[in-house]
Amino acid sequence: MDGAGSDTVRDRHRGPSGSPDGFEATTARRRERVAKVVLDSPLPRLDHLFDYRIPTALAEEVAPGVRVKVPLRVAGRVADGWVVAITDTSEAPGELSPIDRVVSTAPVLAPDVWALARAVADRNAGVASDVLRLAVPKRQARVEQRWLASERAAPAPIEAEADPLAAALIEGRRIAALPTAHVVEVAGGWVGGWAVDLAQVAAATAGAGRTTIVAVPDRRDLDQLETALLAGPAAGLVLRIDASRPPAARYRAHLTALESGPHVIIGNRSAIYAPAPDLGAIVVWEEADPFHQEPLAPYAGTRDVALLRQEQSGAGLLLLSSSRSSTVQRLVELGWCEEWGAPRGRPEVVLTPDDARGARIPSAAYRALQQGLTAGPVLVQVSKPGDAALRALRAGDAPVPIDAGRTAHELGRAFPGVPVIVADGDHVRDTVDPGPKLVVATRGAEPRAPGGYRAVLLLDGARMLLRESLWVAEDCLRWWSTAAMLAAPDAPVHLVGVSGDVAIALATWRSPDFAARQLADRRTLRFPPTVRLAAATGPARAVEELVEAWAAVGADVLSRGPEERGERVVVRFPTRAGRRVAEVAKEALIRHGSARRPKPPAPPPPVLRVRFDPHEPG
DNA sequence: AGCACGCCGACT
DNA sequence: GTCGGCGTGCTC
Repeated sequence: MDGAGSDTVRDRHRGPSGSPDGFEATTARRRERVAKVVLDSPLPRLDHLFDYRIPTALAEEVAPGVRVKVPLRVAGRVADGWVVAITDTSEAPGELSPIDRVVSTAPVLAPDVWALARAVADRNAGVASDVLRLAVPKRQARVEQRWLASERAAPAPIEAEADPLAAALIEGRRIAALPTAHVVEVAGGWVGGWAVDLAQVAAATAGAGRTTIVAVPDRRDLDQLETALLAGPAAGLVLRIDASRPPAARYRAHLTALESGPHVIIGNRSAIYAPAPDLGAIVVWEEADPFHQEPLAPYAGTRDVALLRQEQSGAGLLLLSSSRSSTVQRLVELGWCEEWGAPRGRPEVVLTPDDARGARIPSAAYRALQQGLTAGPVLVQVSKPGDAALRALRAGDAPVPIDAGRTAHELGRAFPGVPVIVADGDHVRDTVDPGPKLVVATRGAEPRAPGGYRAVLLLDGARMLLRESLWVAEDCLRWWSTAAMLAAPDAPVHLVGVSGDVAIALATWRSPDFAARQLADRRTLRFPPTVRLAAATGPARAVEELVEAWAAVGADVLSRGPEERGERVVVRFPTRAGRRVAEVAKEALIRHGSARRPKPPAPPPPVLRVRFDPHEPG
C-alpha cells in the first residue's frame, strides 16, 4: 500500500504521458516543504490528494494526521482536510497555495487508518472523506486540549493466561471459529460464552503487548463483552468506541487509542477503523448480523473492512460467529481463512413437528416448557411482529398475526399463575431474574437468564423461513443458534415445525457443513457470495452509460427497472473483476455524481449513486 | 459549491 | 462580427 495514499483514479486518467492539459511541460518540479492533504469533501472529483506549501511559520505544527484548513481557490473557499504525508516535491501544476492553518497538532488520522479509508473507498467506488467521517470522530476542542497537555505513559504490562488462539492471531493468522455455546457467569453477571472467549483472547493479546479491536453488532453485545473484559486482567485497558456515547467520551477514547498500547478497543462497526499503533488482533463477532452493514455511503460492512485491515496491517483476524455464514465458509474454502477448533458446548436441540391438530404449541414442546418451569425461566422465540401487523391487530383487522403479544396471551392461559414477560423492540430487556417465568421474545430481542433458560422453544421457524431474502436460511440458523445458546447446558431446545437441512444443521450444531452446501448451491446459481453485486440508481442516461462501462469489464445485468425520476440497475460480477468494476463506477460518479441543479424551487435532481454488495438485490 | 470558459444561436 | 445563455470542468 502506498503510504502517501494513492491518487489512483486521477493518475490513471492522465495516463503515463502525464497531464492532458499540457501543464507539465512548463511546470518544473519544485523543491519545498509540501503537505499532501485529503480534503473533507464528499465530491468525487475532489477525492484525491492535494499539494499545499507548508509556510515556515507552520513548519513545526504540520505533521501527518493533523487537521488543517486549506484554501481551495475556486470561490475563495477554505476547506477542511487532513495532512497525510509530507514531501519535498510536487507534481501539481502552477503555484502551490499555502496551508491556511493547523486546527490542532493532535495527529487524529493515523497513517494506517488513512490507508484503510482509501482502500475501503476504492473498493466501493466511494469517497475517502465519507469513510473518514466514520474513522475520525468529531473534534471536541476541550477534550483535545486536555489530552495534548497531559503526560502520557504506556499502560503497565498485564499478566494474562497464555491462549493458543491469541498466539495464532498475533502471528497474523486468519481464523473462523464458533464460540462457547452457553452463558457463563463472570464478576458482573451472566454473559454469553462468546464474550468470555473474546475477553480471554483480548487479555492474552494484551499480555503480549498488542492491541485487540473487537467489533460487535449492537449495544447489548457490547455490554456483555465489556462485562466479561472488566472481570478479567485486561480491565484497565478497555476503550469503548461506541457511536451512541457522548461525543466527548467518543473523542477521548479515539485520542487514547492513538497512544501506544496495548489496548482492548471494543465497539460497534465504527470501531473497526480505530487507530491502533500496536495492533495484534482484529475480531468481528457475528459478522453476518445486519447491524454490521454500514447505512452510510460507501456502505462498507464491518467484515469487509476487517478483511482489508488485516491484509494491510498483518494483524490476526478472528471471525467468531454463533453459526457459520456462507461468506465466511467461502473464505475457509479458498484457504484464506483457517477453521479453529470445535465449538465448546452444544445445545441439546429437539426437532419437533407441528401439532397435528393445529395447536400453536405441539404437546412435546408444551411438556418441555412445563418441565422447565419447575426449575426456572423458559424462553419462547417468535418471529418479528412488524409494525403493520401490530397496527392491524390494534385496529381489529383480520387476519390476526402471530406476534409476541398474542403468543404471550395464549401461553399465559396455558400456564395460569406463571408470570409472562414480553421482550421485543418496544420492550427491551437485557436480562431476566431467575425463577419460573415465561419469556416471550421476538428474534434478536431475547434477554439472558442467569444460568440459562430451563427450556427454549423456537416457535416460528417455518414462518421465519418464508421471509423473502437471499440469505433467509443462514439468517434463520443464526437467529435460532443465538437463542439456543441462551439455554442452560442440559436444557432442551425445541425447534418447532421445521425439517430438512437447516433444521439438521441446528440439531447437529454443524453450521459449517450447512454453509458449505449453501455455498455450493450459490456457486451454481451465480449468487453472492460466490459473485459480487453492485447497484446503481440515477438518471436513465447516466445509468445506461455506467451499464455499458460495467459490461466492458465483466459485469452483467441481473435486474433493471424504473426508479423514481430515473432507473435502477443491479449487476453481478466475478470477485476478480471487483477492482475494475469499482474504478469504472468511480469514473461515472465523477462525471455524473454531483448535483446539476435546475432553477429552484425544483425537486432535488436525481443523482447517480452506486452501492456495492447490496444485502438484497431487489 | 461556485465560478470561468467556450460553443452555438440570435442580434446590432 | 459579437453578445450572452448555459453546459462542462476545475479547484493543489
